[in-house]
Amino acid sequence: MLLATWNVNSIRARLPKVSAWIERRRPDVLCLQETKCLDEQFPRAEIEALGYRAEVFGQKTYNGVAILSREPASDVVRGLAGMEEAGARVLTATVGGLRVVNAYVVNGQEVGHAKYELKLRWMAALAAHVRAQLAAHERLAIVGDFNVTFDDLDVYDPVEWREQILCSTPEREALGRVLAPGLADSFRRFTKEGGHYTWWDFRTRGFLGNRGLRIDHVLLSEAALRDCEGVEIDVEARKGEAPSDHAPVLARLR
DNA sequence: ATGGCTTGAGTGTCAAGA
Repeated sequence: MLLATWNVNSIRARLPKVSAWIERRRPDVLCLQETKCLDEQFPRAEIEALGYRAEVFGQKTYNGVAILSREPASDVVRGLAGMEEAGARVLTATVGGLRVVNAYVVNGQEVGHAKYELKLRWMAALAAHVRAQLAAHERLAIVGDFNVTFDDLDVYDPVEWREQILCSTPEREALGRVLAPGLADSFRRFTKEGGHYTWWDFRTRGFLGNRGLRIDHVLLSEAALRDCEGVEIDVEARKGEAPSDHAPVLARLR
């Protein structure tokens, strides 16, 4: 099974890019973040024409998540309990014997901002959701845009980013608590060196100099990790005409 | 130090992203 996650920064603006990428990689499960549309605006027909089902949880203008899959998804749960005011950011479903939590973590804007405090509370709620899912599903994947780096290896310029948003110690500790119940950062099981990122700033043309951050992750339970053969960041998808600012991350499971 | 760029909303210009 090929499991992928991608912050597409608007599914409607990105549909040509996403369609071409699906045809090239043919993932079994593709979790999308920042779809930025109401469920009735989601380009369902185009996705179904590629041979995929779509579970969607969106809202107007902002946020929005979706799980595309070749096999039907079951036991779908929309949202994160108690965090409804933060928008449409979590979609949980079972596909092919794998329980998948697709998450778009609150950005937080700036350390100390009210949205930063919301981010930390929101991540605590995600950690509770993950614990509950793990209690019921041995094969579990938590994927998505976490808007947090694990450590300075995930940062192109750790001095510039020191204790800044996406890199602060409280955010990293909150991410650690999402991992705590026996999950692992699957990418780091296969790639030990730095310089591998999933997001590059449009404004500074960060992709040109690989000035990026690794903030999109595939977290796997022990049972899922045993079946994981490799994890890849597809930087090709960040190139070309009108890309998203994020690249997809793909994990291959037996 | 600030803005750089992109999208959605909606038609002038802001909010939000990370």
